Amino acid sequence: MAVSYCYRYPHPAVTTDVVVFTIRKKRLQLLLIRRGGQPFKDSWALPGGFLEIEEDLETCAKRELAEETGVSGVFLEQLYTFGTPDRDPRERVISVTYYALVPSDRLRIKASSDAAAAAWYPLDELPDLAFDHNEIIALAHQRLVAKLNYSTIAFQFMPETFTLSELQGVYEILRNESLDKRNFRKWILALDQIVETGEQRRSGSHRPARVYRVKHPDRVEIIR
Amino acid sequence: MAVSYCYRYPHPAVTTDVVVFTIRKKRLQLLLIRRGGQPFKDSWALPGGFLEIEEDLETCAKRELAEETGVSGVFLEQLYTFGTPDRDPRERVISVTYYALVPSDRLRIKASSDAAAAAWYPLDELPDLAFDHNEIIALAHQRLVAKLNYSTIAFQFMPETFTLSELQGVYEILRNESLDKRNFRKWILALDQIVETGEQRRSGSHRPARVYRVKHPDRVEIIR
DNA sequence: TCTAGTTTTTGTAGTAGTTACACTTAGCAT
DNA sequence: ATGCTAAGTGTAACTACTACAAAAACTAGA
Repeated sequence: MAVSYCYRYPHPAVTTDVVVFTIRKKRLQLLLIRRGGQPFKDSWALPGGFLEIEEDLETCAKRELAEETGVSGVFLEQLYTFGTPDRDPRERVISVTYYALVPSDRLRIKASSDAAAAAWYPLDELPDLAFDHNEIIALAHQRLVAKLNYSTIAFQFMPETFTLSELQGVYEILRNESLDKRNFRKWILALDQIVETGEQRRSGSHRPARVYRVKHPDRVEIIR
Repeated sequence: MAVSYCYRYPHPAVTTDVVVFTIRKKRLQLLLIRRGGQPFKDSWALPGGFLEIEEDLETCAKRELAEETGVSGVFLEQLYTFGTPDRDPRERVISVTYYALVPSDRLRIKASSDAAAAAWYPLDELPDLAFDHNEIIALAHQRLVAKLNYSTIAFQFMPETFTLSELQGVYEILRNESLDKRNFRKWILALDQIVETGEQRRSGSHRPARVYRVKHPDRVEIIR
């Protein structure tokens, strides 16, 4: 395995890194791994890793995510490509970054081979991360918040069925402000992107809530 | 110069490609070069080229653009990173793409060393391009049109001073529809992003027009 | 100098969309 | 039955956007 690959001109390495958001305990949280090797050994970092030579970029992102954290089958979108010359001390590394949204009910992490550990961290309690990963997260968060206003991206956080109050709660956490219940319902129903299942959900000593589901759970629609 | 650069694992090559838009002869046009070498020799393609090993991504995009077309000092923004395994027949190539907007008065092209020729093509009369460049352009155009609605990106097409009719013309070309003059003026002035210079422009046997300039020509503001 | 032709400049009324705001209903627990 | 809790619902004010036409300023030519 001491083969080496040679080129006429120097080539950078290419990696993918993924910012995985979820909503957990009423907070926006994201998935970090503890690095098992150098550099930044034992630091927290985004899941990600080197691109294989015949592998598509998005495939790489999904593979690394699954390998390091056990998370799969999520909404994934390319974010930005970071390539400052000194962002990795080993060699020149170009990182193509993605962000992903995971429904709150499907976040079984299994820490795995490549990473010493994987854990959820609230966005506002992040540790110092390896490389430029804090910067990557800042950009991902900015993009997520921007997309709230003109797409159905928030639905990606929802389980298969949910109540309007639960959905409103998600928007309130993401927007970090409380919303008027009547106006929220008028707005969200007018989008014509969710439908009643006909079922009800009882959860305490009060009136049961109607249950809804997303019409097209697999795609993010552009609204307005 | 038969040095070779060797790595323990295979590395892809990294390039940047730039989609340069301008408005010329009342049409949205973009800058293409004719390839001087293989593959796709003599095909038209986007300006761009290989990343140098200690060079920032955006620097690379600007350098290649200047070298191949003589265009410099323009608004440049990262678009997307393309990396399908077989997009280049020579080797695995990851292309970090940018798009740029050039004011209509500053589009002196000088074809140069690296490219056999450079020329403006109307967006709706593009030839078949090398690699996946038609796809890159489609995405860039989509992004440009989307940004019209929530940013001042269109100002990047304007010369230092201009009249409201000229500005409206640019929006009409980009949006491909005619706009109401009174509504356009109300809207554009309410943005508070352009100011009168106090001068007038006479250009024919009719009432002279007031001249305006952009308040912050160097940045693209997010509006609404 | 008067007239015709051309482009710039300006306002208002109607419509649609967004915001602010409070009480009734249904179920559970005592 | 009563009290507690969260779910569910309508209206009025305001704001933003759309549709639409006439007067003003200048030039060229009669």
